[in-house]
Amino acid sequence: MTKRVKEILTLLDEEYTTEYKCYLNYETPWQLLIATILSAQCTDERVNIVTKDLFQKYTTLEAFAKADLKELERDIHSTGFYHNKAKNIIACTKTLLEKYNGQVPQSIEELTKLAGVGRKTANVIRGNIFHEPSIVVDTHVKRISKRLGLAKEENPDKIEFELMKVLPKEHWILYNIQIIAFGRSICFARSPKCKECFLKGYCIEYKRKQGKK
DNA sequence: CTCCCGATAT
DNA sequence: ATATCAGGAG
Repeated sequence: MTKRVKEILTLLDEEYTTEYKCYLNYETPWQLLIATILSAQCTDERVNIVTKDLFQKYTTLEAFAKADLKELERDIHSTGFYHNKAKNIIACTKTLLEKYNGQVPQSIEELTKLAGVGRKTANVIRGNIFHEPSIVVDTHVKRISKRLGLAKEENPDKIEFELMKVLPKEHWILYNIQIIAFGRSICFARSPKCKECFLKGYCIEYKRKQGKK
């Protein structure tokens, strides 16, 4: 690990001292899987509002697998993209029951074969359920990793591999949590609060903007 | 590269 | 009324 990366990680650790915790509420592995499918293009807060009722109504994997499509669409409506998500949840839970004995698989390959599960969702499962070092590249991680010069690619899958090369494994899971906190409070997509940013000294974007003045 | 979509802030 | 939020599939 380079000195630069080490300093960035140290500053993140100092700023975000809280225990590692997933922002999505869940009790079982399959609940996290469904919550994460719902979280596509939707805030975690919104997903938690929906899953609070959803997991009380559908208490088992079987209940989701044989859910009525239209009814499930209504139940998850406020998370957006509800046609796709409802269809995916039913297909996904059916696969879980038919092929995996009701268990959530562990490998990226198997996870990403599930309906509605891409690399981001698969890595959320691997990190939280199986405690496998994995880097979740969501919109915050993508934007901020680029600004910090830790990644250059556009494709999230490629960024994941760039980050795997540059970040030590012990930080992989935590990195996503810290970056999300950072992205939601300081490093916004449009108008980041650079003046009060504790990482501006490491920011490519900030230097570029300074150079223009 | 396009389509899928609602909620909240401004 | 419009901008912003924030992944996966075909």
